[in-house]
Amino acid sequence: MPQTVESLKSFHAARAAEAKRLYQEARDPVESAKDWRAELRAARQVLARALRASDYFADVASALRENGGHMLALRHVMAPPISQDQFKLLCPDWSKGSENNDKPVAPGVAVAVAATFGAWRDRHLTRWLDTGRRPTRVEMREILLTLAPLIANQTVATSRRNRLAARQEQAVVALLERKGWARLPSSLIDRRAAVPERHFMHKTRFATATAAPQEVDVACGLRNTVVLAMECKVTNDETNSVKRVNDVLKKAEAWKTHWGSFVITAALLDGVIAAKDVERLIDAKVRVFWSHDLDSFSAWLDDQF
DNA sequence: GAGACGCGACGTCGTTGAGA
DNA sequence: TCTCAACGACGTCGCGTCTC
Repeated sequence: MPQTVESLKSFHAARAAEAKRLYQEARDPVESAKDWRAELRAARQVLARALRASDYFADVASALRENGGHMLALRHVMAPPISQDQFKLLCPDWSKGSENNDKPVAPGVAVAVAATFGAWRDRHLTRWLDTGRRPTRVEMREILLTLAPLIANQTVATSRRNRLAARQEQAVVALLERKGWARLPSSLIDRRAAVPERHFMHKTRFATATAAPQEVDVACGLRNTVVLAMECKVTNDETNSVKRVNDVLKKAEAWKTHWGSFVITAALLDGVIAAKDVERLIDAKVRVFWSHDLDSFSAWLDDQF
């Protein structure tokens, strides 16, 4: 690893370029299109199930009493489609847990949700409800073709967020376990020696002096009660790398204030990150590592003992 | 003056820990 | 045990400023 700040910046600029190249190479239009078609199919099924369970939206309360998961479809039938948090503002008794976990909605709440849905549903897309008839084939086709892409767009973005972050963090955990480090259950790190040498915690909380404890992705116990606080960051464009690096700097500052030399903050980076943002990390004395070069992280850890 | 850039504000979703 | 507010992660938008 280079020693001077300038050589370090140059070193990591090359790593950033490599990470960007790998990100671009990994993009595959054929596979992406295949995944998208699968998400669209799944979204159409979500809509179809909600339509059947609710007697084509005529009896939303009954559908929800059976399975709160139908809210995913119902929220997208509203004009405009609405998020879970926004729906809760309209209908405070409803909880998003019932949607996320496919749990039955209590009868009273189901009635309230149905009333909110009735007030906010897209009148054109659900026009059969106004005349008390069943939807025609054309109307069914219209609702599936119109709303499935909206639902699929959300689910694709959500699964991508979770998949990328999980993949990056799991790679670090796997590396540490291969090296014989012992994993500890997550708990608040609020005293020195809370993470013994060659032990680590995944997704745990790390005390700060001023603010509430801040979550750290991986905390590694080094020599002399020093803790390596590793933040894992995936970003897919340079606009966003500004924000992700700001996240790291904010935490690094909070930890440094509280722990001084007993904490080393590190950032494990992946994807598209502007070189200038990597430089900001280096200037703030945050150790920088790369997901495509975990060997460097491994070697750095070995050097600490 | 147009385009690039920087960045704050805000949105969505999943997870978690405190409290009922 | 369950609920839900709080929080973290990531993405997008729009506006002010800068640069050519």
